[in-house]
Amino acid sequence: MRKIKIPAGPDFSFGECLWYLNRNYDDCMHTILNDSLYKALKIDKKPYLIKIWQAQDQLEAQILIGEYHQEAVLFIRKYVTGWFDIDRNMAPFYSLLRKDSRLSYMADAFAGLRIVGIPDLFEALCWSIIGQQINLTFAYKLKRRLVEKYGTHLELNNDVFYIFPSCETLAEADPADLRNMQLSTKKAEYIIGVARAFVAGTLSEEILSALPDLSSRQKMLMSIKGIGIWTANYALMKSLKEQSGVPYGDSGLMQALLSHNIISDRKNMVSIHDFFSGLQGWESYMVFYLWRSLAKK
DNA sequence: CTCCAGGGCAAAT
DNA sequence: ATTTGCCATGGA
Repeated sequence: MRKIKIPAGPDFSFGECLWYLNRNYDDCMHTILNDSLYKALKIDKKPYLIKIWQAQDQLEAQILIGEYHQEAVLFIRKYVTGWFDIDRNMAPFYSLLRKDSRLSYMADAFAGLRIVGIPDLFEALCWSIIGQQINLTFAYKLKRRLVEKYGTHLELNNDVFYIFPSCETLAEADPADLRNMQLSTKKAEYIIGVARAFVAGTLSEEILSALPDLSSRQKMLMSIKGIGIWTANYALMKSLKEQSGVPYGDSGLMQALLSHNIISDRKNMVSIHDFFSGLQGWESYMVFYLWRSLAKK
């Protein structure tokens, strides 16, 4: 089986990214075994299973299930590069971190960590809705139930690799079934509503990325029930690699800002804005690194 | 037991 | 125009 080479520049650590993916939650959307990452996904509507690992200064990938051809190779290279934001030049960010004594440790402790994305916009939106206002352990449990019932999967050597449900499937889902999975009535409505917007073609990655700026993208997303400013920014950061969206009000972010002595009061928006105004273009990275700092060891 | 988690909506001030 | 109540559940 041929290997697919994925070049990675300086300040990239696959290990840090894997650590993040594997931190302490049960995420059914990927599998990590022996420092290799396994991911099931669709390429041109056909299911693929790929394996990704680090080989010296680059990544390598292999198609374990699915037909090897040039289009698939290009897709995978682009997919992985986007997933781990590999092409980002991190030097300016580390230079910003090092200017702040409260944050400089991150440039070493988390060196090479990139924003680990959720490449598919629909999945990113569903996940951010699921994650609203509940603990992450429970959120991952809900996602697993949703994916096991409505998603598809591949099997290899007794392992199961899930693919997130399509918008078509979730658009037709019975709200009562989602409720039985212990999603709240509202979250069930929101997810089905988002799925229907995708099916209807009123929302898509193409439509969103064609908009001129962040605020117009936020507005378009927030016109959908269940998507507020937090969800919009989170999904834009994870799927479209938006660099300046700060999920204001995020409880984890607030906790990290407090513990780093950057703010002294959760509702003091002025001090939060002041902090991020010195990080223009790197707001999303700052948020991601602050989230990273919350994880234990 | 209470409080609050990587929020948002609708009703009530 | 802001504030409050509510949702669902599990862990602290």
